[in-house]
Amino acid sequence: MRPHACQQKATSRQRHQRRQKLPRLGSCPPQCHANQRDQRHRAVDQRPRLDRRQKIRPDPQRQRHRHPQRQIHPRPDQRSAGRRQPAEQRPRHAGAHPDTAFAHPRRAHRIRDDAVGQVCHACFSARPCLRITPKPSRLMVSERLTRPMSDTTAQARPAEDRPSQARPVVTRFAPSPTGYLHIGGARTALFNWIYARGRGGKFLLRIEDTDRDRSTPEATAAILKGLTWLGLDWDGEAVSQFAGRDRHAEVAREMLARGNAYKCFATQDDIESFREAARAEGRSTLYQSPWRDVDPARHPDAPYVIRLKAPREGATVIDDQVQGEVTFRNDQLDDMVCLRSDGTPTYMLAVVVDDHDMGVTHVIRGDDHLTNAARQVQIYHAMGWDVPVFAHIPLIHGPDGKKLSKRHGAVGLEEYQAMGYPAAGMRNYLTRLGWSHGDDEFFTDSQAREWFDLGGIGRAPARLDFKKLENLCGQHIAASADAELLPEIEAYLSAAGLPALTETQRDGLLRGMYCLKERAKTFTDLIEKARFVLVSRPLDLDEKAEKALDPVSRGILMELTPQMQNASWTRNDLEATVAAVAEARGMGLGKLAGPLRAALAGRTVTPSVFDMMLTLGREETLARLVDQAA
RNA sequence: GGCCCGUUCGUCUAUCGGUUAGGACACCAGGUUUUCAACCUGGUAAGAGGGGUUCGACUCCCCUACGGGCUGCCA
Repeated sequence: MRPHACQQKATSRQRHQRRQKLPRLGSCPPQCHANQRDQRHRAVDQRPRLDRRQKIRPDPQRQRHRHPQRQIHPRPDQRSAGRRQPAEQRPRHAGAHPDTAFAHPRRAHRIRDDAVGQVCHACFSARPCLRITPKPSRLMVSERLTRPMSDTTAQARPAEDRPSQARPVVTRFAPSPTGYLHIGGARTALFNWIYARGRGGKFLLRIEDTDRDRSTPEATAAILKGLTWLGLDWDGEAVSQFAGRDRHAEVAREMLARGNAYKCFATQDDIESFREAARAEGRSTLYQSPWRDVDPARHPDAPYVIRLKAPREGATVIDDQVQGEVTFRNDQLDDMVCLRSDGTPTYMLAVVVDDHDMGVTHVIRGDDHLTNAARQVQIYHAMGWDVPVFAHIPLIHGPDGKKLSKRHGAVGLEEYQAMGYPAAGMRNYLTRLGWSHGDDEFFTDSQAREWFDLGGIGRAPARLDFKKLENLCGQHIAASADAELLPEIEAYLSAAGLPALTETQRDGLLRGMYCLKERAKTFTDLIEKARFVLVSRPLDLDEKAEKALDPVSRGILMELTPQMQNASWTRNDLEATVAAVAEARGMGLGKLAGPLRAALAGRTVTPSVFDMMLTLGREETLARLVDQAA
């Protein structure tokens, strides 16, 4: 029996080998960490995984070196604990007494059972801290926190948390058509799409075009085109938010009628001077309208906006699937404008009304909306509507870690198509960016649908890494069926403004696809490598090819040509024929491959010479050889 | 300024109170070879800083630093 990990002092090399080869033993001392970990790993089942190498070249020899842990790694959904648990499974505050009216904003402190009645060691602080003790009657709450849980302390309890209300999932993507489709926006759309599709739900598209000055039909078209390219299909028609403006106004009036909103006659100047004064005095600049409690009988006949009468006491809590429980004190949230003085709705009102009317159950969007979510929840409450499940995902940053902007080059989605990235690779990369499922890196759409969950989304912004994108795209191209690749390549050519394929070129490309796809990371790459089959005689030779075809080489080609004529056009036979000529000349295959490459492609960097011969066919190959033979 | 969010190899991330902190991309070295790739083998490389709680902290708490968001009759 081989010694287990814990019985050796390991070098990093040994560590690696052990991971690869050593069987896991149950005979180690109980305190052996490696053993404990293995027990955990062994407890979970093994799932089939898509392995590129395995798929393309089934070679049992290679399988021997697979990492044992990779195959039995616990899936996130099988983990027993962790911050990644969805809120509905997460114990809100383990051990908390039901009578407890106070909760720590984010997490409960863990305190030993024998610490009952003592000051919290963890935080003695000004923060609300819920003591976790086995004796709830002796719960201690810091004096400063003795703030009654008022009725206005609203909590955004996701509808999904209530088991009785399990509804089919409805997600939406709501871009504003003021420019191209941003790569970050594309990822948001993708998350919504996968989530809905993975749960048999609906994915809706709503164009947020209430800003009439900045919205353009061109931008809308670009967004639809981009989503279509990425393969994100939406249910029903894309709806225009602007079209629903009457309904939005109606809701604003209803809030007015319910006493949850009020008319504010303050002018821009009033607001500005309020803010200036607040700044000067060091007070909060959140606007506090003097019209909040004015009797309607005393309202002037002047333009007004409708503001939400937001609660001023208590707090609003967002139970976010990504960010956790986030608490905003209501005195930090102002009475936002819902209906502008020209009668048009603001974004804040329109999203809520639309999401409600469209039956959206899960709002997955950028975390720049996290604070907005608190304001929006207040509208949901004002109207007595169910609050959707929120998931605020971090934004994507450029390779330098800064916010994405034009200077990062490709920012619009359409640029990625023109650069030759396949949509499947793009989906894979974007899904994996900021979301994880154990160690899985390469996966198919159906795996993504099966695995994707909100709890697997990270909270830190991720950077774009083009190398990894390329790598993943290369794997997807290699794994695709030849026939599926062709239309994608043609779409790429058109997007990149390159000439379309002729019938002959299309046939040739398809014949050579088997070898081209394995070496290309992008379609740009693939087309470049396919050059030999796309061009027709007479070939133009580049400088290096010209050099490779010196008189001696041309002589060899002359000798080779008749031999080739007799070869049966199979790889084995071709190899044998060329090897025989090389041997007769006392040279290696390498020496002969150079001139052959130059003659067949006019370049010195190409696929394998035999692959080229097979792709070109006997007639074309011989013609090209004759062209260059001395 | 106020409020909110974040910080593990260069990058994406795993682990989520006990691991020798794992994987992938990138990088370096070696191998294979018919050029370029691909492929194979090996390697370098990480818990922002400081306190606290704990037998034990990357993991829980606090502070600081840095980054980001919101603070509009923009979305």
